Amino acid sequence: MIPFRVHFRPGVSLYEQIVYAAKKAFISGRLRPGDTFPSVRTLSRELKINPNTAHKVVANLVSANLLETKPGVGTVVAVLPESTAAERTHWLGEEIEELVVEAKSLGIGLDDIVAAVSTHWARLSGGPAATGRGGGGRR
Amino acid sequence: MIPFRVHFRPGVSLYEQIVYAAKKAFISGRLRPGDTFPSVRTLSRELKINPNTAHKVVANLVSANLLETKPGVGTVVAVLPESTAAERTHWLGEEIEELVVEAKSLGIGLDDIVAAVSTHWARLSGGPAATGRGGGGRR
Amino acid sequence: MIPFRVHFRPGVSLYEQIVYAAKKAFISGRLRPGDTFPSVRTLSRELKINPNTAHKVVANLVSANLLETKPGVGTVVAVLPESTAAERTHWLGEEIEELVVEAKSLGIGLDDIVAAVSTHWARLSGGPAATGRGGGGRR
Amino acid sequence: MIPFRVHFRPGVSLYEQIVYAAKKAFISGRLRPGDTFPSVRTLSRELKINPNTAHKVVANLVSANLLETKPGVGTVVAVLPESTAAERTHWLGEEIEELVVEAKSLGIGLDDIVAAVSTHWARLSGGPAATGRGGGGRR
DNA sequence: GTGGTCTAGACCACG
DNA sequence: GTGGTCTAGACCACA
Repeated sequence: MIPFRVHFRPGVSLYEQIVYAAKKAFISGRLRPGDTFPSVRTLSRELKINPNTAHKVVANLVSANLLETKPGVGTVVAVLPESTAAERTHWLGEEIEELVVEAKSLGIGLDDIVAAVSTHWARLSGGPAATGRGGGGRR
Repeated sequence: MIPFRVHFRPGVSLYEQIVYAAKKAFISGRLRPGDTFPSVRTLSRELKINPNTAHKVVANLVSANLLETKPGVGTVVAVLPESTAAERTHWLGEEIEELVVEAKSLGIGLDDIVAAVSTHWARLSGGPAATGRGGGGRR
Repeated sequence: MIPFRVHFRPGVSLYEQIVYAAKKAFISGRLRPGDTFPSVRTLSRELKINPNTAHKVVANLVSANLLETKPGVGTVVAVLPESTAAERTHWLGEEIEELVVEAKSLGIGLDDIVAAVSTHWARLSGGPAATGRGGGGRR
Repeated sequence: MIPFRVHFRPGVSLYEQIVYAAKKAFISGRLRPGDTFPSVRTLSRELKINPNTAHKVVANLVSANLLETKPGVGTVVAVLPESTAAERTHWLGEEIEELVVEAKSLGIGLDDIVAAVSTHWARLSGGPAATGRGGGGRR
């Protein structure tokens, strides 16, 4: 069985949506380091997509260092890499500016954003337990 | 002269990047309600882009209610719409979940995000003008 | 015309060999930042490979930050990223240990390696000019 | 007990990694000429790998002239072959060009490479034993 | 014209 | 069984 569900939306590429769903499964703790990830053929069968598309999903997650492939065996969930402060800052600079621009152009306030981020953060941590405070200690 | 500059990035469509640059000009106060927006021809010439692309930019901003077309006159900057609570909630749900998912999968903490959002928010409010709501609050 | 040549060897994947040939063209100065890279279709036609394979080559070089794609236009050669000392050290640790292990198991001496590295370095710098000393100043 | 340890990495075939670990044991002097090498069955059991894979490892090392099979006795470590100038030249031409190409495409300097090679060379010569040639000279 | 995605099916190495 | 590569051909968005 596939450890995550995908609600396909039109306009976004198939493989991106599946990658996204898998990432959600990772961070919510439904897929933990060491767990085996569904094989390309299984993904293909269960999600009713072409094997190549399924392969693209796996390749994508592997190159994002979220999966490790063991030749002839399969793929397993990798441990989260220790991100450096520099990497975090770089990524945050990229992505968050866009968020803020979009929000401001829609008349949304800072408070709304912060509240929403916190809410989603808690929700995606897989219930009451997990990284409640935010994992900011990861330095 | 074009009231904004575009730093072209790879991997994103041209018109999206220009739309994005225009939005930044709006929220930073460089383009105020009532100002005239460059015509399709001007955009095309100044940014050295295909007229079709320029047209797409304007059409996009109009449909986002950031520009108004005044027949026989041109397009002018519209007043920023007061977003309803429903709209805010909807948009925040869409966009921010993605942000949080990506951040968590990269090992970035809640604190880092909130700090970065606040920083960019302040920076993008450059001029005295800005958006209707927000900008105060937390941190 | 393709700005590099590929001598196909059996046992190594097609796309890897082409990627490798392209990298050689980059570092030898035959392809300089800003130059347009052959389109997927051109590569496919000239090298007599499937368009998908050609696409894989381009995608690979893009994700290695050696090419930039301009939607609807094509791909151009990107500027070499400023590598940090940490990145260099990491990569050197990975790759060079393997080199040394293999060399020692074959009874090859340190002197031979250093000499060979220097020779190839000079040769790949595209003649007498270019990064003769080694570019070690890039810090 | 197995005279070497394997840190499995993703993306490389199992047997290649084990062969590599064995080579490191040879050159570091942990396995000296005449020592008995673990049997296929032992390798299979201790490393929890498929017997076929273990067999492939031994066959690989034998064909590289690093092991000798003594019928009825087992496999023992062979003396390191004195490499001929021709062999050295050939191998250096193959392997080092790749190294240099990758390094240059990453913006790594000649100095960095030479320094790293020397460091690893010294580290891998851990024991008093080592290879026949080299190890002295430059830097 | 360009690159990007998806499907379909074949072959190979690995375990 | 697993993942990886290659071919073949179709459709789309972008400029």
